[in-house]
Amino acid sequence: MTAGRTRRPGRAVSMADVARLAGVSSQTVSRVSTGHPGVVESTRMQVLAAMQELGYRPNSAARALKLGEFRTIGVILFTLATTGNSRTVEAIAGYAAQEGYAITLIPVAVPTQDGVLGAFTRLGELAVDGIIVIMEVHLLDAANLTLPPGVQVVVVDSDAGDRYPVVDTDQADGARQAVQHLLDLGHETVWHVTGPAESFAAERRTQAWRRTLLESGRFVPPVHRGDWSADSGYRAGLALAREPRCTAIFAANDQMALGVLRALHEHGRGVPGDVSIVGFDDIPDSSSFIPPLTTVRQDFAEVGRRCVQGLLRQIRNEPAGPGTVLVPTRLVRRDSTAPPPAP
Amino acid sequence: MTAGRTRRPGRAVSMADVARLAGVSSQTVSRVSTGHPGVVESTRMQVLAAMQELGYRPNSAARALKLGEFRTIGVILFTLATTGNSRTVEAIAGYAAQEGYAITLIPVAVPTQDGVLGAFTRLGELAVDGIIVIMEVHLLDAANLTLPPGVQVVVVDSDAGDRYPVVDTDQADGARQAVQHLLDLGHETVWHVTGPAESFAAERRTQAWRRTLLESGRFVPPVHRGDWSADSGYRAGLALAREPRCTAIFAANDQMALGVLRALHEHGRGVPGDVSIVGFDDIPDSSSFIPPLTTVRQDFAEVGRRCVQGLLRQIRNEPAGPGTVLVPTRLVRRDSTAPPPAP
DNA sequence: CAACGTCATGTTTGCGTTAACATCGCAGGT
DNA sequence: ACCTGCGATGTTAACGCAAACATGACGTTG
Repeated sequence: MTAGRTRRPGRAVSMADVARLAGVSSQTVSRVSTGHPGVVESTRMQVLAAMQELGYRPNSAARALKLGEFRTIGVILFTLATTGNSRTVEAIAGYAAQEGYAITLIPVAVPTQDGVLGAFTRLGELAVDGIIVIMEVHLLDAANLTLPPGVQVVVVDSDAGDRYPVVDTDQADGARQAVQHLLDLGHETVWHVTGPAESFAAERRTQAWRRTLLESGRFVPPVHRGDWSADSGYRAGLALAREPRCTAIFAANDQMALGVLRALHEHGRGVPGDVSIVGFDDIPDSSSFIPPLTTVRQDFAEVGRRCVQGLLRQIRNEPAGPGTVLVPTRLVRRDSTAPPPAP
Repeated sequence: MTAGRTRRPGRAVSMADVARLAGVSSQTVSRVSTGHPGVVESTRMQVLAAMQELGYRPNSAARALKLGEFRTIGVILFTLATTGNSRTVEAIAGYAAQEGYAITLIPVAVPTQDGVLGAFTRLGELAVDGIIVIMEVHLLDAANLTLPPGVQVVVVDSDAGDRYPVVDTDQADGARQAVQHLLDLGHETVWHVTGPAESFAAERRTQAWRRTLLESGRFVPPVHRGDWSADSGYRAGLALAREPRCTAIFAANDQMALGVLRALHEHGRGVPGDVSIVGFDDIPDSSSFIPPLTTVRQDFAEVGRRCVQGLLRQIRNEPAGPGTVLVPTRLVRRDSTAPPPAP
């Protein structure tokens, strides 16, 4: 074993070590460390110098134990691979950091009930003051899971608004805007490529799509189901390309819209000349699709901010019962939509 | 204020509470909790029942304090918005979980030296046994940062292999494969859209591109610089589309390739008829580009796995000095490359 | 000039856990 | 019957920190 900078056989530098070197009590070191007042400048400098020399860094486990709070938020999700999730997590981490909270990531490998339960058990033992769940909360219920007492929860992508606070994009209004935009352009009706069945976001977008059509008295075409991936959108697009009545498509996310675009292109159906298409998310790439995609912009940063805000309110025991916060969306018009071709 | 399930005024359930209810000592509760042997089955059941009834969950701060380890890995990065980062982080989280480690995410808002320093200071105070840095480590050096002793580090996207262990995709070989593929198809030379200057990955891809051309005695065209985004690729593509000699392009990532694709399409330059293009990353969407993109596949999962492996080795004080692990890449041939047009 | 207040600093204590050691009871050998 | 040994369980102490309280050295004021 090398002697150099391997971990000391004993423990790391503690306040007592610093105190000894600086010639003060460890309480004074604590005061300097936490920035508490009542330490005269000269003493403070000595302590700081001693900290520097020894390479002291506070032991947050001890601090957490003493204070009874971890200043950490757990985030439980299935995957970071979707744009929405990774951007929401990034926003959560940013706002949490602003508030002095760290983020612990708990990805659930498989979206089964067991998987969720396992992660939650781990989270229960983990050093977190609260949890943000980015998925359909009914997967939790199905495992008849009792949340550990003392741990607060905020949920994204779920309709559990009566039981936990929920923060989410206003899926329904976004979908309505997309469909209405296509109807306003003069299309007879709008076809739809939805997301996976277990996604509540996909479910709500589809519901709003159907309702908007029905309210205008339009024909409701059969739904094509994808799994959020561009490949699944391509497969749906293949079917849609063969549908002569189809002049307008609402894809439940931009990636599936990309696949649809390719399928239409390969079948010689021009966009937006023959077929118009609207996506959902406004991922950065969508403005470089061929053609640039008209889509519904989600404000992931705002979703993240509201999550953290809501959770911290709970952690601090401020009044905020269950309820749902909806973050508005906005239709971004680009070049993938136009009036239908003359018959 | 609701009375229901708000946090108790006192503290959470502790081992002492469980011990009292079960009629045993708290040490026995500890033994049950940690699965240590030497507890007779009947006692174990009683303790388990008491835990259940009180909703006991171990306090990991106390455990960490006692044990001197947090079983947590910190991940410091600029953003989750790039495919590479989010997929690497996801892989890291997965493998870490397998080893019983949690992941704490530390995003650095702005890639300045101050930003990095701030995050690292926070990390120093954070409950982590080791850190994975996903960015160019020289940004750390510039802030003349001394790593806190006792905290182990592994780095991604950096050439600091002489000072810290580095795990990375074999950028150079990937770029070489891309360029060689285009040369093999008969192209005179290969034009290049690079990434941002501060990215070491971009730098290495560009170096390998240049070296491969020079080794074949080809003309080295001027470099077009992007920032990884599709929009920046589009701008580069606009310039490239006006370049009549340009028949082959190597874009440093798939998103910029997407932008180039659109620029070429808008200028009536066919892909791969007139111009061939190769990307880098193999993001899931790239198989749905128009046309599906030939690209260099990175194995992000493997990068994540090696990071965790290397870091845990260090944490456990197993022999593993500084050094670089290169994860191989593979060229994925799709429809965006072909021989150059006849002159 | 004595009593008191104020401010800097020190001492004590306990947060929840687990390692190390102590104890207790019982089975088996003499 | 008595000791031995072992397996199950209990007791003690310490991890590092910060709140609460204690001390002590001043300066101020009636």
